[in-house]
Amino acid sequence: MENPVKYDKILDALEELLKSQTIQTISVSEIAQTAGIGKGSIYYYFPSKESILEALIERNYEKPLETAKALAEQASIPPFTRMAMLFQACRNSSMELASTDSNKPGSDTEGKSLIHKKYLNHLITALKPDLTEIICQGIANGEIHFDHPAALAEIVLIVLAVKLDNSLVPTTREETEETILGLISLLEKGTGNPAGSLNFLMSFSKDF
Amino acid sequence: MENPVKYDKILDALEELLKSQTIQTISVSEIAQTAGIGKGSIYYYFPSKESILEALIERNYEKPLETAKALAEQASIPPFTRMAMLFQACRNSSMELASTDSNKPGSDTEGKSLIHKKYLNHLITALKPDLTEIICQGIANGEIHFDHPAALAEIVLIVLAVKLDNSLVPTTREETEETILGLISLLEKGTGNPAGSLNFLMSFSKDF
DNA sequence: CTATTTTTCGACCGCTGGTCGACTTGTTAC
DNA sequence: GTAACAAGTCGACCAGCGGTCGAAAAATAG
Repeated sequence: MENPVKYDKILDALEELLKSQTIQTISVSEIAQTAGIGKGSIYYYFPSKESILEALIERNYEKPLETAKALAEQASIPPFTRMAMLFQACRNSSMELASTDSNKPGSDTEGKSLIHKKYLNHLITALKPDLTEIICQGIANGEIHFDHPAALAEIVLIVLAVKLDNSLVPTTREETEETILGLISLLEKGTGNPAGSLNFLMSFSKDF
Repeated sequence: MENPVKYDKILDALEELLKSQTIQTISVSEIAQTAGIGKGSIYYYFPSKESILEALIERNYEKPLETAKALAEQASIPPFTRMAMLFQACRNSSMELASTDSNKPGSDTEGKSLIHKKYLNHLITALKPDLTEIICQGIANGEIHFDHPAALAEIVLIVLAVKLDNSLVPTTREETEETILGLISLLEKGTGNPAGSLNFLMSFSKDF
């Protein structure tokens, strides 16, 4: 049976608590209390504390990304437009769980590294096939000149994912912008496109 | 005073235990027992369990990287040679602590993500200034044509670090080779170098 | 030697993630 | 109705955790 209402209540509770704490400092009793249920019931729905976190990550990352991918998969739309849609999807789904705002310096060292790793991993593996396909379409159209579409997709995704999640390699907004600018320039020169044609990638770092 | 022998014994003990366990499953008592000292003494040398791990990471990653950097800093050597030396340094210092061999599937989910994150972070921030300087030298020499040396350095380091640490985005050896090949091709076209001139980067994926 | 500081140690503390059996609630059968 | 059984709830309880502490031991000083 497994009442889905309580199941989601537990996830909601953890999500709420994660806004001001790390997974290490949150106890199962605290989750239970916040969810308004007994601690024992937690283990009726989840086998372990970590599994709660994994379910929450699933709920917050997997689903929005899937729907965004569906949008980007419509082959009728031109490649660069689809690419922009895909990137916007990353942007929207990115890191609302693992935001590092207002934490004491050094306090999150271990706390959210699992979330960040899972996110990075998921983002890249989930979007690589789609971006590859988009690039292949661009190659077929003659808009992109490059011999390694899958590699290009992965490179772009890796750099974007790492820079989006700026806890992995923390930098200032200016540095992030400079890196994205460099990536754009590298891509333009590498794929035989005129300078400025890939500027839509810049939309990322705008509100960073 | 802080007897450095005991200090290192503790680090040795943790290093030994990490070969068959994750940081979560290792208890401070276990470290003390393995090191052959009392548990209380641990806290005479380290303020917390996490700080032991950090010191171990420091000992294994920071030092070899520093010496390698010193090598690469000799400005008399031509840029591409220095670049190769720098990359070989990454290769050597990479991931001996966080190797994922022979672990039960799914068992390392949380265990080593902190080590991986710290390594990625450290590798990129430590080497970026050096690689940037090398690229600038290449630009001055006319061997590299690119407008964003720092960005280029960061992009290359991010992609290499993520692919070297293949736990972040696990891929097969073939996929890794393909991605590196694509990066080389992108760099050659992006920096105005003939195809094949950057093949020394390939030495990375050889024994992967 | 004594006096003082540095180092070692394990009992101890609050608390953790997780277990367990008692308990309540819901469902079905008659 | 109610008896029987399953599904769901719960908090006391457990072993073990990271970390503290003061007493003891070892080293150093005068």
